[in-house]
Amino acid sequence: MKQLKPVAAIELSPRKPFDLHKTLCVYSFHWFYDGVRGFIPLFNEAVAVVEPRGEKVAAEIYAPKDFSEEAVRRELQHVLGIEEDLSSFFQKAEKDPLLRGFAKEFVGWRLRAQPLWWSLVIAVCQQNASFRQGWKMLYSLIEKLGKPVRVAGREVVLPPTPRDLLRNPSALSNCGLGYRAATVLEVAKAFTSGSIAPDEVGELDAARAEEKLVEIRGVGRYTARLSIALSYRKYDLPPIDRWVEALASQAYGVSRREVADEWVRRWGKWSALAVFALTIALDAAPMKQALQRLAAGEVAPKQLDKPTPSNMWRYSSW
DNA sequence: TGCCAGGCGGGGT
DNA sequence: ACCCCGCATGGC
Repeated sequence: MKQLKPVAAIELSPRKPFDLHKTLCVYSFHWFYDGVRGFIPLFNEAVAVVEPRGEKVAAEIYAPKDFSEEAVRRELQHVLGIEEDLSSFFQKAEKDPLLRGFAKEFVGWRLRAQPLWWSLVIAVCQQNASFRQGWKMLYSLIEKLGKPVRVAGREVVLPPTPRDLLRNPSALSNCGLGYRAATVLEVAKAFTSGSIAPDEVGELDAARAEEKLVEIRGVGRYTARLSIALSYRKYDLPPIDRWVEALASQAYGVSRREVADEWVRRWGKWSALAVFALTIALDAAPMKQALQRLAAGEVAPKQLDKPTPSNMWRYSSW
């Protein structure tokens, strides 16, 4: 297993309030968070090991090759949303029937951003599948096709790249993706052929980025929008699926067809972030349970003895 | 055991 | 602009 060497130590000063634990624990596998330190894959097979240092975040950078401290700092700031100001989002959330529980418990949380390629894979794995099933696919993808490296005495797995998957498409079909495997390969091809360039997509506004991404066969509006939020921290366009549609319809008292408009009316530039937060608030429970919890007013994350968005980092098998 | 699940595309009307 | 269906896989 390749061992990465420490090449730099940097310190980040987040906009307050900031809670590194909450930021790292959400939707993390055990390879990437141990309860104290976060292990964050970065560009060019670098890894940042981050931990709290008072009000700041200390980061040790590990890298196998050429490396620019300034570029790594920028990337890490983006990944952790170090300068993002969520105060107006939380103000809205406090008064919202879906997110008031989240607002109370997740002060200081930021979404952890992902590279566009991996965001798309994540989103594709949520298509027409339960949370549990989708994340099992991803777990399997990383476990079987990721590249393990040794960082700070610990094994971290770098998620597979488009080339990794194209090199061995049959391995992909053993990861339980079903027909989604074909879409993942389409995405991989779009990246290796250059028809999707992450930096260029990042220059576009959310609507134009969506138009670009839905050119990929198997990528629709839900997948595109979720990816744009995860990769670029652009939250204008909500990835509304059947689950959100049902919950919002009940909570806001509008018909299902009106949900998308109503969601944007209420959440504005925070629309996608609110969708993401809702999955945390209701522990990504399957539709029927989620609706029951909403009806009972149980809209804060619970301690459950099965994987949820906020505790899945504790699980080393699925 | 069948169903069905945080979509999607392709076919209808 | 709608509506409806099939689709791989795994969980209940």
